[in-house]
Amino acid sequence: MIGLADCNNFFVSCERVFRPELVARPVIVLSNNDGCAVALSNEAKALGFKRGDPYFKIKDQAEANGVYVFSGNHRLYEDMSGRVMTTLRSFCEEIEIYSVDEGFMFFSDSFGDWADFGRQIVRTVMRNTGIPISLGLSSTKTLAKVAARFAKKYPAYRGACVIDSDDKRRKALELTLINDIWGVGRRNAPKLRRQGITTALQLADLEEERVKELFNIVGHRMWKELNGESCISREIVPPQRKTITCSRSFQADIYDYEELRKAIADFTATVGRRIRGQHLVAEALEVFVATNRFHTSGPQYFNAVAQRLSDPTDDTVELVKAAMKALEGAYRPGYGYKKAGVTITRCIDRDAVTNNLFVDTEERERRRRLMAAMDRINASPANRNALHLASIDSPLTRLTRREHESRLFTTLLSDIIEINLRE
DNA sequence: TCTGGGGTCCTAGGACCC
DNA sequence: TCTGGGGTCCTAGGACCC
Repeated sequence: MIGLADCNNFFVSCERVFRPELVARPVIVLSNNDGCAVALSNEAKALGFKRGDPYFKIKDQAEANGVYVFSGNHRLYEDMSGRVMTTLRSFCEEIEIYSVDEGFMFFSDSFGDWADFGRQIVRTVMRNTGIPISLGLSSTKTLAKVAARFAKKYPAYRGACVIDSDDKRRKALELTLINDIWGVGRRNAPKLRRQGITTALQLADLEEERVKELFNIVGHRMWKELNGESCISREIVPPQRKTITCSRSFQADIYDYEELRKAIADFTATVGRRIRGQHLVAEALEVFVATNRFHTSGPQYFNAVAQRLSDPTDDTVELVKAAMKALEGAYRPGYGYKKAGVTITRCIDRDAVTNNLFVDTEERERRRRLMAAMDRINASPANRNALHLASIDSPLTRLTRREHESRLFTTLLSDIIEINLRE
C-alpha cells in the first residue's frame, strides 16, 4: 500500500498554528517580493481569490474582505514540514519526501481497516504539529494522489480516503477529470479532450496499443499507474541535485551595474552555501538577467550566460568570480532589470572530483575551512548572513519587498510566541 | 508602483566520431 | 553522374510538478 500525505493549504496552515485566531478566516500567503498569492485558505478561495493572483490587483478587495495576508516565511514552513515528515515516518517503513508539503508513505504490512488507520495518521499529525493533512491510500502513487484529492474535497472521509478495490478505483477515476490527474498539465489536457477523453476512467480504459500510439512513455506510465500497476519509482533517499538556483524579482527595476553585481554575488553566495550543504561541487554555472516581461511598452531583454569552472569548486569566492564573469557577458547597459539569478548547472559529488595536478592543496584546504567556519556561524537563525563577502552588501533582503512577514516561531528563541495568562 | 521560485524528465536536432 | 550508416553526447525547449 502506498500513501500520499498532503498538507492542506500548507503555508496558510503553518501561519495558523501560531495565530490560531485565524482558523476559519480567510488567509493568503504571498510569493517572494509580495508578488502573487501562492497559498490560500478555503475561506479565501470561497471569496474568489485564486492561486497566482498578483497581489497588487487583489489588495484592495482583500482588505475590504478582511483577508489576513502574509509574506512567505519559508524558513518557518521548512521547519514545520520537517515536523510533519517526522510524524509520518513513525507510521510506515519508508517515506519519500516529495515536496515541502507532500510525502509518499510505503507500507508493507497489512492493516485491517486502512481507512481507520489512515484517520489515525491524520489525527496524529494534527496533534503533533497543528497541520491538517489529507491522506490518500492505494496501490500506486498516481492512485494515491487521486485518493488524496477525494480526502481533501469531501469532509466525510475525515481526512483519509482508500482506493483498495477495482470497484472503488473505477468509481474514483470516473469522478476524476483528466486535468486533475497527476502528470496531465494544461497543455495535454486539451489534447486528450480532443480525443474524446474527459475523465481519468476513459484514459485508463484505453487499449494499451492505443495508448502507445497516442502518447509518449510518460503517458504510458501514467496509464499503467491508473490501472493499478505501480511503475513510478520510490525515491526514499533523495537523489543528488542536478541544478541549484537562486533567483529573485526586485522591488524596483535595477539600472545600476554595481547594484546588479551585488545582487548576483548574493545569489551566488546562497547557491554556494547550498551546494556545500549537499556535499557537491560546481562544474559550471549560469547567470541570467531579465527586464520586466509585463512592461510591454519598454524595451525587453533577456540573457543567460554560462561559465565553466576550470576546477570544480564549492568555494563561494571562486563561484562569485565566475558569476561576475558570466554577468559581464549577460549584461547590456540601458535596460531596467527586474529579475536576475544564478544557477549551478552542473553539480557533481565532491568526492568524485579528480584534483587538478597544479592546484595549491594547502591554500585549498585553508579556503575549505574558511567556508566551513562561515557556514557554521551563518547557520544559526540569529546570525543569518552575519558573515558575507564584502562585495555583497545583502541586497537579497534590501531589494525585495516583504511587508507581512511572520516570525520564526520555531527556530529563533526571540521569536517564540508569548502567552498571556489571565485569571 | 505593484505580476514567484525551484526543480525534473523527455525529445528533437546538431556536432562529432568511426 | 555518383554523396552511408550508426552511434554518442550535448543543448535547448517544452511539459510537468510543487
